[in-house]
Amino acid sequence: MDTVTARPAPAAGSPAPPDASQASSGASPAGVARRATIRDVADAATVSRSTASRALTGRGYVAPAVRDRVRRAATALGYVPDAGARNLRQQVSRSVGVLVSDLRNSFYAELAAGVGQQSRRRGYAMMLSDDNGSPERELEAAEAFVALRVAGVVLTPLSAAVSQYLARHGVAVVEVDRQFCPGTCDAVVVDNRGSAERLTQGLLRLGHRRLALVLDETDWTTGRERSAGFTAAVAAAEGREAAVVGAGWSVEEARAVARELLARPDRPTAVFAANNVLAEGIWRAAEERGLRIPEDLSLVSFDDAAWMSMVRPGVTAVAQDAVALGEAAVAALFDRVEQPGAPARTVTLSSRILERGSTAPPPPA
Amino acid sequence: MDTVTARPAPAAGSPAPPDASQASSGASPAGVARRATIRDVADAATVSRSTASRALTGRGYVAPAVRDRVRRAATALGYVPDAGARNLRQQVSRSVGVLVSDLRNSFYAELAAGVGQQSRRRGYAMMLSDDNGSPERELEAAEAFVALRVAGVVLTPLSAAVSQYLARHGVAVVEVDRQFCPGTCDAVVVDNRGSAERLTQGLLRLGHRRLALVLDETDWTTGRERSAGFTAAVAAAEGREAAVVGAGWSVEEARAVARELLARPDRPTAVFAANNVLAEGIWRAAEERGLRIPEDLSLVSFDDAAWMSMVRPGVTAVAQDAVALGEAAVAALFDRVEQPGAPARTVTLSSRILERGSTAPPPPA
DNA sequence: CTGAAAGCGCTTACAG
DNA sequence: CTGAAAGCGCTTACAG
Repeated sequence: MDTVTARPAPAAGSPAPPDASQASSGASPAGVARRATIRDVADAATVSRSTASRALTGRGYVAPAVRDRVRRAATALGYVPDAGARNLRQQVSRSVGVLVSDLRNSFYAELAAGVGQQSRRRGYAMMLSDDNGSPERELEAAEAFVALRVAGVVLTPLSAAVSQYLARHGVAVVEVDRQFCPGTCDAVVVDNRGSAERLTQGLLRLGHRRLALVLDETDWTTGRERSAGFTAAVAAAEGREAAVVGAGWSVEEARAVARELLARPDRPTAVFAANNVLAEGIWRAAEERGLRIPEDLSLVSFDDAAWMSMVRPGVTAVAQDAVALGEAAVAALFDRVEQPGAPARTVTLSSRILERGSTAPPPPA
Repeated sequence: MDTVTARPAPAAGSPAPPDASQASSGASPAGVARRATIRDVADAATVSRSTASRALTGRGYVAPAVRDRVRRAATALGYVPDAGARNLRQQVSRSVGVLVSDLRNSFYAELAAGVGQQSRRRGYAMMLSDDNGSPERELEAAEAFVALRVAGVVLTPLSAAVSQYLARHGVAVVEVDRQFCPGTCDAVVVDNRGSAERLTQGLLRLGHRRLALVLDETDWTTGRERSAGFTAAVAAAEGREAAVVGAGWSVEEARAVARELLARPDRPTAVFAANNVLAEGIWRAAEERGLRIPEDLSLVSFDDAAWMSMVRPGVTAVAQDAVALGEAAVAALFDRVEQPGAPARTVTLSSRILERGSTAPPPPA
């Protein structure tokens, strides 16, 4: 008689099997069928909840015949275990958090795609937020991740604050793209300095003497390293002038800055855009002024984008494999979860330079 | 004496405040500090867990002085309530699931960005998956959402199966972009038929007599409606020939199909690409063959992409506001959660045609 | 081989 | 005004 213990009866007497064919009438027929719990499964199979749990998870012994009976009952009821309840009991998590700057930027979207792919492969769900460059939103998202008890977080950080916050709360953290906590957090980055240096050397070899680097920030490792690579390459050559120009975060801001830069009498003959957004702004400004690429102006970009292979000539760029970056970040995250005490690691991915025709010797003076 | 009931002692005697300054030594110093629970907060404030809960949630009465004491204790301990435990108890969910086809496609990435933005505004976290067009992955993701007990799911469906599965499990569903369950599920779409018709009429007015529509599928409302709009416009004119050509899902497949189409002696003088991926393939094939746009070939696209405003001439396109689509889907989702019994609704968003110069009268025969 | 009991971290009527 | 108790849906030693 234990199986008929009193409990609130479902609206229609007994819970309707969710996959019964009459379910086609919409989201909620009169009364909203309660979701099946393990208790419903146990009752249907006339076993205890303990046995039902053992049968369904496969942990602990249960007689084969009983196991089959329980599984059939679960299927018939459309039973899906509550992940939250399971995690609460087991004190483990099966989800990872991802926090990027802007999902509308293809770089971040691809990064998220890579993280999602690898997470799913390992049986983890992905929680995703973007912060639009706002530190407040970034922290809010981090708090949400802590509340959700994610196993770990992959993020493109805006400062050291959020990584530290997460680490303090016992959440594994991997910084991607840029790095604020070297030595403390794991990170996955590309070879910013080396790639920027090689890209710049290409311009120098063509004979450019007035070069400009347009970038959006120098507080992050991305800006600093790309700038360092550019500067080092220029310094190694002789008699070259190099300007480093700060632009904003949007295409329009970059366009305005480039418009001014390209209007100078001693305008640079080669411009290095520190990312795809800046490259777009510069490209548009050049076109607006009627400057031909590459005859009047050489343009290169750190970070590739779809349009760079469609305009004529295409734009020579450092191609970062953002999907691979996301995948590597997940790998690092799980390594960290398995080895919480291991020293922090920085993984550097190589990147390729795609020569496309947007560079040429400088125009005659 | 009640507050000192025996319980497993944390590694270091008393739980270290997570925001103590010595926390800088990394993710896990010797012993891994246990995460603070409401019990820790209650003990620190020498009140019961009930009172601590009331003080922190703001539900139910608690003396002002006590409330402050509890809140200070929570802050000092870096307490973040376990969302899973809270949801389990309250039987509510504070997250929404999003399931799109391919995060690397800017349309879906922007859609997800819109969903994330609106969800966060309402205090909900976003769980995100992509299925890469695979029905198996789509179902797996849906199962994960059910297990996670999300409040609702926004998805770009591959068939009717997953929406029905979710609805059966009591999860609110909103279909976006295309619609498989009209009358049963809510949906947010654009005016595919009308926009396609207007876009086609533009081509007809220029005098084109041989037109082609290149599309990837006709099983979805997107393909069907765009095709219907195209066909209706052509039929309304007189003495026009229209081909409807099926291409694959990738740029390369579209390029191969377009290569063949444009090599025909009676090649179309105007091509309508049913989405941005197809448009890219056609554009590349045209360039490869040395066909000038718009002198030799007029090209229009349903669905805008960044490159379409950068190539010369730009590509005339129907601009869908993917972010707005995602935002509207979240609005519909919450309406559904609040009114489970309301009749299913389809929201149609208007879309604009951006004239950019890729169309002209057909070349002389 | 199986079931009763305890407990994960919360919230919420209810008693005092 | 506050605390003890019950319970959300699970899993897991442990007793039999």
